[in-house]
Amino acid sequence: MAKTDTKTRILDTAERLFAQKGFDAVSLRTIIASAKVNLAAVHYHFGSKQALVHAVISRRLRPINEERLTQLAEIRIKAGRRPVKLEHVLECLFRPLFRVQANSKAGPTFARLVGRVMGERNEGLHKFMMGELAEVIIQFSAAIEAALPELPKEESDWRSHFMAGAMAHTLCNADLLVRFTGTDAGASDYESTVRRLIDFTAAGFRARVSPPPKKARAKRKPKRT
Amino acid sequence: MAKTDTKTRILDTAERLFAQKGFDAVSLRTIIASAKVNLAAVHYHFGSKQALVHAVISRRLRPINEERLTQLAEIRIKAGRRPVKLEHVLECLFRPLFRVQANSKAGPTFARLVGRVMGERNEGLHKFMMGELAEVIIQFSAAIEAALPELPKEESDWRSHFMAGAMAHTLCNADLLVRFTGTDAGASDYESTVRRLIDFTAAGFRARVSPPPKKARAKRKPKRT
DNA sequence: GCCTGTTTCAAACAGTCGTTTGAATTAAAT
DNA sequence: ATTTAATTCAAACGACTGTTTGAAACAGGC
Repeated sequence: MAKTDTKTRILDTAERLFAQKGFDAVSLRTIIASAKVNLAAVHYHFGSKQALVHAVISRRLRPINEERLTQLAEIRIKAGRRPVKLEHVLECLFRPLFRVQANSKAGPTFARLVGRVMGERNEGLHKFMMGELAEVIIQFSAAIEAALPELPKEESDWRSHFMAGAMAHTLCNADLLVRFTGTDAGASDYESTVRRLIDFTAAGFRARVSPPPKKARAKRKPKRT
Repeated sequence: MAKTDTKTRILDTAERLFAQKGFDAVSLRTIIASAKVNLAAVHYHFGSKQALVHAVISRRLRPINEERLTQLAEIRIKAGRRPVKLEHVLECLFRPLFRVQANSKAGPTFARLVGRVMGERNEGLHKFMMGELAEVIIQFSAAIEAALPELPKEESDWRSHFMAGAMAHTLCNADLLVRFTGTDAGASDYESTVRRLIDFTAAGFRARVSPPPKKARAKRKPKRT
């Protein structure tokens, strides 16, 4: 077969366009024009646009999540009785996702797409994404808490939230910073990005919890001459 | 005047709906139905939907940015010759923005909206936002670098990027975590959020820069029996 | 050959979108 | 009261959306 499968050509094209412009901003007609297939083919193979979106996401996200969980299980075994190291947990979480940025021949496409999902208000899409990520969230939340036994659970949740934001924003706007700082986006520089993200978030997780502010914090303490 | 100005009623309603569903997801007809004004009133007062979006944003963002710059200038003066403290810089950046979440009578609306903008791929909107934030970005980047003279500029840029992501995501999904962790979103609990965000990002900024990974990290060093 | 099931195709459907129009209404000024 | 400008209104415009339809093209088994 000279030309690739219609179904996969739709998936590939949709993935690329969704990553560039967003899910709602890309119409089915834009996709089918770029993929050179018929409009009805989308509904024949996927049923609806929503289903196509889900298919685009889960095609890549599922293997990524499996790898995440596998690697997490590995470092847990390797750690034995000792507590797992936070940086290793974060690496299991970030690396499999950021690596697709380097692997995808079409350039940074899918990873950005995942970053975009977290900002979507689509409700249905959000539910779907949470379903896909459920196990990952459970396992990694537990691992993070195990790595930071001193940190109150409430703080841990908030900081996971911050981490998710930093990660999503980095995925989504990967190009901006790379162009801005002049770092060459060459091939597998995702390594540096992952390292930087781990440095930042690991330190954030380990931050000392500052006490709640006094109702009126002492703006200027009595001058001590 | 019993009923408020048409122009402001459009602005208020659009702000609320945009924050809930996103800019593209909310049609002008949804807005005018909720605001009880005529459809053409939008174009009469603003010219286009794009212009309305800009008006909604800058109405609140402009005072916020002014306050940010004023407060930053203040702590710089107060610091005198000594370097400004990173936490104080971040506080100037976060607090004015997060406070509108508590002030707005319609609940957390605008702040979430700002968070949403950063995830938009709208191009035009992104340009507009960068214009509004230009001075803030310049001043605060400089302040952060001044507070962390040891940190290479490249790392500083990346970590500002992470910070922006954490902030945007927190603004955008403020409700999620509050509901999840059971923290009461009561009135001015934005204080706690700001404190947590400062703790996290300040530590992230101060993180030690770990060395770039060896090309092939020793997966399994020669077994030493 | 014919037949069966899968896949492609052009065309249309019903609906929504942002925007425009021109007349009707209100407010202000003379 | 009359004239002028500012504002509101219902109605329509053209373009685009996701989805459906029914016939055409194709496949492989017999």
